[in-house]
Order: sequence, then C-alpha cells, then structure tokens
Amino acid sequence: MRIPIQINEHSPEPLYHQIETQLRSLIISGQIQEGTLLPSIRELANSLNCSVITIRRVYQDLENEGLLRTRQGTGTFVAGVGEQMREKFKRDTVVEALTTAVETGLSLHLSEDELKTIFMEIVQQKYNQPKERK
Amino acid sequence: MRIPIQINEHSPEPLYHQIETQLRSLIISGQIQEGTLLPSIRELANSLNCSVITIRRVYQDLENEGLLRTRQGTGTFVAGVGEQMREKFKRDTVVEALTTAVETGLSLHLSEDELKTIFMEIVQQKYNQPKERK
Amino acid sequence: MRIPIQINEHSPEPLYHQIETQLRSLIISGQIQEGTLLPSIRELANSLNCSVITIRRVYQDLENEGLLRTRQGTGTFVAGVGEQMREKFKRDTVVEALTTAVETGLSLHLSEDELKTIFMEIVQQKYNQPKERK
Amino acid sequence: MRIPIQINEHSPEPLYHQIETQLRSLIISGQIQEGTLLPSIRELANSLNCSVITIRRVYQDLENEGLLRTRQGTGTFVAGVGEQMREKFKRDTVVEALTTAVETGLSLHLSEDELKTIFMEIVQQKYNQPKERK
DNA sequence: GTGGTCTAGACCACC
DNA sequence: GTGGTCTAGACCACG
Repeated sequence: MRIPIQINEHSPEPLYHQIETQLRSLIISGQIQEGTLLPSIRELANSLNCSVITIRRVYQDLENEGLLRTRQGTGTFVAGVGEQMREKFKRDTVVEALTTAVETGLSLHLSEDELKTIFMEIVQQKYNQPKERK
Repeated sequence: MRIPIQINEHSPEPLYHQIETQLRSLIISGQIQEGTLLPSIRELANSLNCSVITIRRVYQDLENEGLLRTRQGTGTFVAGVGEQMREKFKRDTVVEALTTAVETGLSLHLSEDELKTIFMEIVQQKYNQPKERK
Repeated sequence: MRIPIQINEHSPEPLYHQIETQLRSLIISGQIQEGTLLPSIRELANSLNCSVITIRRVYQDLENEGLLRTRQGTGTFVAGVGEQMREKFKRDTVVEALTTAVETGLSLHLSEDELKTIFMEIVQQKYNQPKERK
Repeated sequence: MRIPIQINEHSPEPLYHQIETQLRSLIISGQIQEGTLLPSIRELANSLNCSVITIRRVYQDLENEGLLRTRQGTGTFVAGVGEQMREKFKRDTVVEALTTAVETGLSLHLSEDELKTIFMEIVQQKYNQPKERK
C-alpha cells in the first residue's frame, strides 16, 4: 500500500504535523478505506525518508483520535469513521481554515467584496487544475 | 501612542509571533501611519506584560522586513512603505491565507459549491459582527 | 565539521556580527558546501567561548538571509544558493566595500592616480602574504 | 559659514560618527581653512536638525584630535594642520579603507584580477561623476 | 531617556 | 541529542 504524502523540507511546520495532517485527510475523506492495513512504521519512515520516531508519533496521535487501530504483531489499520462523523470532521476542518483566512482579511481592513473576489479567483484556479506536479 | 495589541496567553503560538503579526497588520493596513514613533521597547514590554527582549525581537524582525526603522537613542519609527507595496503586501497575505484554506477543502474532496457556501456564511458572520467579545 | 572562525575580543564590532560576517563569507565563497550540517548551536558556542544565544542569533540571521536552513530537532544546514546568486552576492559585497573606499579617497581630494597607486600596493601586499600571523 | 554635511537617516552609522567623519575630511583636505570660525553648537545642531548633544560630542572629539580649538566665549576654530600631517592623515585614512575592501575580496576568494577590474570600474565611474545629487 | 549587545539559565517541542 | 521561546538582568552607546 503506497501512501501519497508529500513532505515539504523547507516548511517551518514540524515533520510529524505535515504527515499527520495529510494522513488524517486521506482517512477522513475516504481515500484510504476502513480496514486498510497501513505500512509498518519502518516502511513508512523509509519511504518518507524520515525518522521512525516521527512516524510512531503520527500513528499514535491518530490512534488517540480514533482514526487508527493497532493490533499487536499484526500492524496498524484504518478504523471506521461513521458517515456522520466524517461529514462533521470535514466541515469543521474547512470552517477553521476559512475562518482564519477571513479574519486575516478583516484585520487588514480588506473590504468584503475584495475578499470575495480574491477567494473566487483562487477557487476557480485550484478547482480547474486539481493535481499539482513538481 | 497606544498600540492595540491583544495577547492570548494560552495559544501555542509564540508570544513574539502574536505581537509581530498584529503589529504588522496595523502597519500595512495603515492603522498606524508612516513616521509614527512607536512606544519604547521598555514601555511596550511593560504594557504587554512581557520581557523587553521579546519586544526587542518583534521590533527587530519588523525592521528586517523593512516595516520599521530604529535609531539608537531616539526610538523606533514606522517606516514608509509605498502605497503600492502596501497593497501588494495586503493582497499577498490574504491570497496566502485563502489558498491554504481552499487547498484544505480540495484535499478533503469538498465540492466547489460546498466550499463557496461555507465561505459565504463565514464572511457574512464575520463582517457583520466585526468586534469579538470575550 | 570544524568551522574556522576567528574572534577578536577587543574589536568594537559586536561578537555576533564578527561571526556572521565570517560564516557568510565561508558560505558564499563556497568554502562550506551546500547541504553541510553545521555544528549545533551549543557546540559552536562552546568552541567559540560565547553564549548559546549569540550563536543562535547568528544562525537565525543567516537563515533569514536564505543562507542557512534549520530544522528543529535535526540541526542547521547550509542552504543551496545557486551559483549565479553566489556570484552576485560576492560581487555585490566587494563592490560595496570598494565603493566606500573610493568615496573616502574622493572626499579627501585624493587624485585618481594616487588612489590607484595605493590600491595596487595594498593588493600586492595582501595577495602575496595571504595568511596573517599574530 | 555653511558646512556641507549630509546626514543619512537610514544608515545604521551613529549620527555623531557620520558628522565627525565628514567634518574631519573637510578640515584635513583643506576645504575648511585653518582659523575658520565654525558655527556655534546650537546653529549647527539646528541646521543639521539634530541634538546639541550630538554636535557637542563632535566638536569635543575633534578638539581632542587636535583638529579644532575652542575659545571660551568666542567659539570654535579650525586648528592648524601641518602639511606633513595632512598628507599622512589622508594617506592613512585611505589606506585603511582600501585595506578593508581588499581583505573583503580576499575572504571571498576573489582573484587578484577580478578585484582590480572591479576597482577600476568604480574609480572610473566615481571620478567622472564626482558630485552626487539627491 | 532611547536602543544594542551579551550573559546565564530555564523550559518546551522535535527527531 | 537537536533547535525554539522566554525570562531577568547587566552593561554599553547614542541623543
């Protein structure tokens, strides 16, 4: 099972956090299905070229959130996410991100219309060129 | 000159970063005008209840960004950033914040319409109740 | 990795600035290669007999200039500056230093020839006895 | 007597030092002649738009160097600079400035020829457009 | 009074 | 182990 996670070396965001965020998205959005066996800590650490400590932390954090289940000697599986929970999770995450952005606009005294215009441009662009390549 | 800055003790965001962000906003949004003499580092440290060094760092970082100008023995001033640059600065900041939010939506497989709807709700709410209360 | 930096205790030039200048030179002249892991701030502070904070500042300033890259928990690396940029950097630095010197000559009403003669003497001397001894 | 001194607000160089350097040059190069009565501390402070304390320091430092003489109740005069001393002074000043520049080149591993070429370009330019205008 | 530098030492987050 | 933040407090230089 290959997990499509991108690491940004130059970001100040901690490694474990980048990975957690992306893996969480993959699970909640259903791109990795319930019951899937994830790669072992070592495998993933290897393929992402980072420390096992970092991956262990990621798995553990997500297990604490109830998104993963670990079975001794067997491996780590994707736990079930109820449809309702999934929707709430998605919505909450997006609301938070958008709220931050809107507050930024507010604090800079941007008008409502300017903010909307810029938003529409970005949506337009991102949703028509969905896959980025390096 | 009183500087309206709010510190959130419980935020994981570093103190100096909270102050920097707010002061930067005040300057590039024009709420503090070019040439204004800011409070001395000791004064501001006192009124924000933090260490002199923290304020020193804030002033220095913003000076490195070209937003402040300081003269030993005299004080710290708001530097002149051209109107054009100010606009660019504002736009860049907002574009970055919105892009992050939109990408979050994309990664969660949210539809364009859902994202727009949520955005409009937030804008509606934030722009009609601009002052937060605790 | 040992970093050849000399500190002059008696110079009025601030410690952090002496170190910054020398480390910057080492990097942009290519004497320390891209990707090199620098000593930890504690190590360098120890070997230069100065405070951790002073070294921290040096590393941070150079990171802001784009010459270093640091990752919490991992260490501080020499960032990749393109060959082109490196050359520009070198040239700019030297041009600035020479311009200052020439302007000094001008303000003292030195003739063009006198200035050139003195310059040639100094170059002759410095480039044939490159290593200073104490 | 008007003293042609330019202050650079944006330079990190201390005010008193900028003024001292320029006044010293004017005296040593003979542009202000021996015996000339300089403006009073207040006058000069006024015309340069800086503090009297700053000017007092300048006059005092230059008096300590033997370039000025103060007579109670009369004012501050330019002291005599012997021809020999003047030449030595000029040469020393220029040698110091050029040495710094050459050492910068050396530390960046610039070749002798590169350094010479850049120097010649700068001299060419500066000596043919001697008066800067703002 | 102002800012500029440097110190020792603490505690936290990350790998 | 690494770097990141914050503290208190000292001393100097500038205006």
